[in-house]
Amino acid sequence: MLPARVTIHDVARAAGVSVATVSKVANGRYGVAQNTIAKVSAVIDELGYETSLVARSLRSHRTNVIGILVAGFEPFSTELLKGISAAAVGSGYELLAYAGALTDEARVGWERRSLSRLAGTLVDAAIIVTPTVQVAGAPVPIVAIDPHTGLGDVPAVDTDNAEGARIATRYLISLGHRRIAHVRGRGDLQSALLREQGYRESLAEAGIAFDPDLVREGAYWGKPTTRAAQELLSLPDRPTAIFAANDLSAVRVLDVAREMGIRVPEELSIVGFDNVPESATSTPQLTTVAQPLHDMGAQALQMVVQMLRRGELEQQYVHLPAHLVVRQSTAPAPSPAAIADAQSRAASQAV
Amino acid sequence: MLPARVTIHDVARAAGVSVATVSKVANGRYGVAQNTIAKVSAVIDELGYETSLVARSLRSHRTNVIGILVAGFEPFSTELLKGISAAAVGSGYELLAYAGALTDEARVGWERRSLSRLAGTLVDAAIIVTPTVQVAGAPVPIVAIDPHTGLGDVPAVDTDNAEGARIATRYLISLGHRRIAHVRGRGDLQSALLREQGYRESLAEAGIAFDPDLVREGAYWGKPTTRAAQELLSLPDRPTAIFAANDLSAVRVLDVAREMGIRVPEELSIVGFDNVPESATSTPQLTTVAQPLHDMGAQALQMVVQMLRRGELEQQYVHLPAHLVVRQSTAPAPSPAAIADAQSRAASQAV
DNA sequence: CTGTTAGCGCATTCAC
DNA sequence: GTGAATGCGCTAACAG
Repeated sequence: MLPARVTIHDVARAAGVSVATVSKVANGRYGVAQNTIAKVSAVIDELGYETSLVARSLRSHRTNVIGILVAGFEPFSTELLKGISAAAVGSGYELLAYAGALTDEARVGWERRSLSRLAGTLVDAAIIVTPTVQVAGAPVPIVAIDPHTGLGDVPAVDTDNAEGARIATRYLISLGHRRIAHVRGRGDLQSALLREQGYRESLAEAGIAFDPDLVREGAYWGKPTTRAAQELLSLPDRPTAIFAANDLSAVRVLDVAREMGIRVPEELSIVGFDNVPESATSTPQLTTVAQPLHDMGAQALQMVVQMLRRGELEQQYVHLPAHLVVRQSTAPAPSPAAIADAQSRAASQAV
Repeated sequence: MLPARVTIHDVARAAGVSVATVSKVANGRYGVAQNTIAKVSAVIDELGYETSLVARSLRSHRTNVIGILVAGFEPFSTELLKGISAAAVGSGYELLAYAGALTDEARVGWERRSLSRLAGTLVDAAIIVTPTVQVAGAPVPIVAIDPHTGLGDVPAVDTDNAEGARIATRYLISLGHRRIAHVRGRGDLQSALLREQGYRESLAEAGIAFDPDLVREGAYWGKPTTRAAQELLSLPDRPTAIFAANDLSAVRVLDVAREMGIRVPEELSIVGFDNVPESATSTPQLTTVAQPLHDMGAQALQMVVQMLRRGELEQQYVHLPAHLVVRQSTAPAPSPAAIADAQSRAASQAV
């Protein structure tokens, strides 16, 4: 049988005082005799009493905990968590991360839902990770990380997505690639648009004509990306490089290439985006555009704490730079002869 | 100014009904007229009302959320989180991860403290990550992952630490190493003891005398590990391989070796433990003993859900196997001649 | 069918 | 210094 939780009443009864007195000593308030304090403290220790976060927050509307609202715990959000956690040490605040999009009904609108459920009661402030809808009018200070709706009226921190994409594409061009495909992210998300835009700009910059056939939607995750990669790699005039909108899809492209017998990076170069630690665990290791995820998390935490302490924020919007991390999934473009050779080999195999 | 949270009262007033009715509609209870449902639902949508997790849990003692109690968000706990999160999709439960050891006073005893604060009200059950104290007598079902106190009376899932250490050490021996050092984990933790034990057993197995001078405490983290590595690598008869108790310390050893100008893996082989994704991002990539962290998380979630549903658990204790992941930080032991040469080079440099 | 009543565990007045 | 009363937002039991 599960033992019941020890409440303030249990402590009061055991110590022979009223619940109000227990509350005072538990919270270090004035107006209690030394003797009483000692007695009650002893009982608290003995019974292992801790105030319930729930009851306390309902009453006092202050908990000293900062909420982090995520859809689920995956490589991207957990990297942010690491940065937030490191920055929170010694801040006096505790952290509560809530995954609110795990059930089917909650897949859309989880941001608002989670916020309503937690804010104003459980958490003093919130950091929302990758919200896909506008979340204005919260009852507590909030900061968004990588808001997918673009800048709204909530303070936010994000990475320069367009510049990151430009860097990736320029790098591929510098390697001699000309047929560079793009597996883009979810079309309804700002970051996906910006990354595609950066890709196009770099192409234009280098005087390479944009070929709509080389852009497919991968929606940032496995299933659609697999399809996109298969289509791209089955093209008669197959691309020699693919810039994927994030690491997750880049790794998928890698898998598809392997299944199709296409060697990376010899026959195909691949660049991802995000630089989650997993991007280094693939074979070959992924070349990718790094978002400073830990820094982004730390920044968000500092902003939220500043709002909590000062009520105001110096800078509403923090835009961090991206940079390229070159690993092993990229190489100089194969020569036209090599391409023709590979194609004919593939064709003969297919027969 | 922050807008106030919209409560059930606001909805009731706006819809012209009692709060009880709103509660019924919001929770889909029977006994409300169609008309009323429609009207109240409309107001709920319009106002964007969501029941407060806090208030609801205080009243009904059931929230449909499972708590995950961690000290902080770092590579180890977040890997577990990923596994738990993936397993929770479609389970009908939401996840709340609480980092309770971020402030200084809470560094010790955070498990019990967090549990008291959340359990019995906020969460229906809890998964505790790496508790360092016994946590019996909780008011809700709990499962421990990697309990550092050894098996108590709480259900748990962990990895075969001793066997993992044996595998790592045997591998180094098979590479020809004879002077194999060990940077052990926190001496008060079960896992550290078991890993050292496995290390010693493999040594004995191969007929290699145990040298107490080759074992130093790294306590699983950076600072002490740096010292331990410096001492080990300054030994007159320096080890040719180091088995570190976890990846974090293994990477530290790598850093120290680099600073001291010792080449890895040519002059020194290093093996870690855990296989957190970060272990693949080091240069060279770390050879390590993999704990199936995602599986462990998923298992723990399933156990907790089973307890919630059935009240009972089939298997109180799940012990998962470890396996070796060979990457680039290990190589055959250098020949005695090579060692002598390197030592003399170093000596002449020091002068 | 709907509203009223009574707590859930706690912190905060305000009397005593 | 201390205790009894009150209410935080909500749901369950009951009364109307």
